[in-house]
Amino acid sequence: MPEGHTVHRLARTFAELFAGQVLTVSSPQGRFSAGAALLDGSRLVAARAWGKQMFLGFADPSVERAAGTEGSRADDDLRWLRVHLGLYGAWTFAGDGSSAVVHAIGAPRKRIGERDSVPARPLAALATSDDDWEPPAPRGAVRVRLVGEHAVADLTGPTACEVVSGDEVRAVEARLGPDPIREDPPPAGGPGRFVAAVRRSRTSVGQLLMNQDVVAGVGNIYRAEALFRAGLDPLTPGRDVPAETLRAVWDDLVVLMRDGATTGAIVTTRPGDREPDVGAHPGTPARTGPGRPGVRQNTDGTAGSVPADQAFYVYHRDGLPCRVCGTPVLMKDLAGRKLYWCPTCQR
DNA sequence: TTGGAATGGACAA
DNA sequence: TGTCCCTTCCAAT
Repeated sequence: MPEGHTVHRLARTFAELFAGQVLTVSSPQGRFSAGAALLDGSRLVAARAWGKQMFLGFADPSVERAAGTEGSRADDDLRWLRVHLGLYGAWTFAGDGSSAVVHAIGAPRKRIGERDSVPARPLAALATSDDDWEPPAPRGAVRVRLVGEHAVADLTGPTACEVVSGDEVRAVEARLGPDPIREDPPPAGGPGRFVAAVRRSRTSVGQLLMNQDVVAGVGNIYRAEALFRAGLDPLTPGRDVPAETLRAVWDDLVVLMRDGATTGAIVTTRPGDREPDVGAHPGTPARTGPGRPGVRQNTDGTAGSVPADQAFYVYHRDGLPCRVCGTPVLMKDLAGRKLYWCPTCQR
């Protein structure tokens, strides 16, 4: 999936495209018809993320009339759409060209009509003016479609998609560990909670980093890359990792993940550790040859200039030489997910 | 045409 | 720990 940086980026995109607008909500696929009916015709007033969970807050029209004012809405006055993309969920956006909408955010695959270079104003050519813009027909199994004044958002393949109350939103958030991207760490303290949670467990630190109750938003790429950058053996029991090392991992995650949320792509390699001219000369094979397809990144096509095959130290690089020491990168299954690490740099 | 694989997690045992 | 679910894409038939 879409790790936490993607979900935060999504929440920002929803705020930019739809905040304050009355939305038409439907379920072209039909599996979310009841939930869509609850939200249809209400106003989007909040969009936020915690880890990999996204919450869109809708003002109930009747409550809105009773309250009378635009401001001072408590979470409990809203109906919330909770979405978790899971492994292959994705949002696809299209607009009338009045804003440079992000084309697709979610699972790392090509989306409807996506090209290698995404036009700055997707689908603008389809509209002759803002007034007669019509959303394109949904493609594929679209669970939810949100239509606003100038844009449409389609959701496919989510693990979770449901309408919940403010109470339920708080319950989900309370269960999650601290999120390195959030500027408002929970009262218990972000880094402190993370360090304590790891150090009271015998489970391997590699497994703990993927536990959303320990730290929210980290997925398989950030797990592998953060451990490499810390020089930490993923199989070390949590309780054996020095607190200062964990604090450094946290600080690194803050930088990496906030950068990812801004650019839309995960890049963890330092410039000096990349190969400057791979593929630049005819006959020079790219690192991602036949049988090793390139890792597609979540991106709107404009983020960063680092090629996908230069973005990581160890993720998806098993068998290739470590960028730092040349030792072949290892891979093994750990609790059902693939773990990548360099046995020389990480010990 | 088919069948793994994919940046995830809920649930049962 | 294992099984199942959600959907799409691309390499291998």
